[in-house]
Amino acid sequence: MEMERELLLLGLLRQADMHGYQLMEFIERDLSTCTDLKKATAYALLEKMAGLGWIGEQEVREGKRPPRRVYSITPEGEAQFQHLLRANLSAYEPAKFGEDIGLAFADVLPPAEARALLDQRRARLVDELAAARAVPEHSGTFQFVVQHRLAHLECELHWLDQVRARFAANGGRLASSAAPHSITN
Amino acid sequence: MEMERELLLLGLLRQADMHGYQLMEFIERDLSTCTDLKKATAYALLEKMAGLGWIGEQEVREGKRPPRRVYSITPEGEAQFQHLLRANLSAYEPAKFGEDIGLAFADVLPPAEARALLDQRRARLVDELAAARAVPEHSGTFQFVVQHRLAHLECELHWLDQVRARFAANGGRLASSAAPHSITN
DNA sequence: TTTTCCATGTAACTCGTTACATGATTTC
DNA sequence: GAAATCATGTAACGAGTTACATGGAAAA
Repeated sequence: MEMERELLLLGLLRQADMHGYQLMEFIERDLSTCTDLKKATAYALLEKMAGLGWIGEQEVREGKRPPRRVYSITPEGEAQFQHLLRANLSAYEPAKFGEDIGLAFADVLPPAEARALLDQRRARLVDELAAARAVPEHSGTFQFVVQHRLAHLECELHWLDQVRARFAANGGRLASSAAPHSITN
Repeated sequence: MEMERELLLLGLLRQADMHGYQLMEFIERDLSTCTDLKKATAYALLEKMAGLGWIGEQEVREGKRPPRRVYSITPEGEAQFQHLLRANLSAYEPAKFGEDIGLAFADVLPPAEARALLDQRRARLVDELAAARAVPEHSGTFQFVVQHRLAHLECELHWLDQVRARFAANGGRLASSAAPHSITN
């Protein structure tokens, strides 16, 4: 994930010189859905990239405040950005769904209970969806981030509803599909 | 992610006593798509869970081989499994897409090049999809893992094609949708 | 005046991976 | 007899997080 983070910071610094706090403000406000970069990590990364010569740092002090370190991208940083961007766009890293592990064992629970638990999962998903829909429009290609999230969450909801239907609340046994063998609980 | 891994190991040990190597064989063969547990991690986790009393270990030696540590779930382990299972089923952790960061900056490239890079991404996605379709059927609720992967990958492909269409190879400029403002490159 | 915000950083820690070590056993 | 496989582990490392420290400025 380190490459993505570097790409992100370089990309933002390409648009405007900024100090760490500014960068993190933007990231936490507008990009919290696609990255979970934390302050400590960002500061460390900026320091490292400055050491590598990808970005230059300039101390700016106003009055007696602690000085702010304003970073600006260098030609080497720009080259690196271009490289990281191409690598990122052409790559595809299949996502892992840790929640599926529970699903694999869901048949040890009474179907009604499994169903109730999945209802809770669904409620959370719906919250996420509502939050995603509430995000204001972004400029240019930034909107892809929001749109992807939306498309994905809608897909997830659809799939989850299919799964929930398999644990039908009536009767209390798994619906068709699975061959009728040894599931009695 | 640690909870998922514990859940996974406990769930498998619930079905049958096994030693570490056996567990990892199954996980790598059948569950590589939804978890990336590695051997060293698994051995450490098993040791830890044995220490907590969730699983019991029994040394089994055949001839002069290095002895195998066969684990079996204990009543405390079973309780823990039930707890982890419920927590897992009711939770929803929204996925993060690191690849979207590149997309957010894709407008710095000539559209034709962006398109070409996304074509590579698409090829990889298609490979994943083919692999997912080739997986043989699983028993019971284990098939959910495969089905989720399939649903997700199909959704991804559809979305990626939408994005690719925005970087139309003809002309060489972004297509409609975004308000016509200041995008000249 | 106390709290919150701005702004940067450090130290300890967790989690997980990589790469290696070991040694017997089966396969080519 | 060399190579792959079975089976377990260790040590070093990497990336990232948490929690904290600092200190002035603005807001309540």
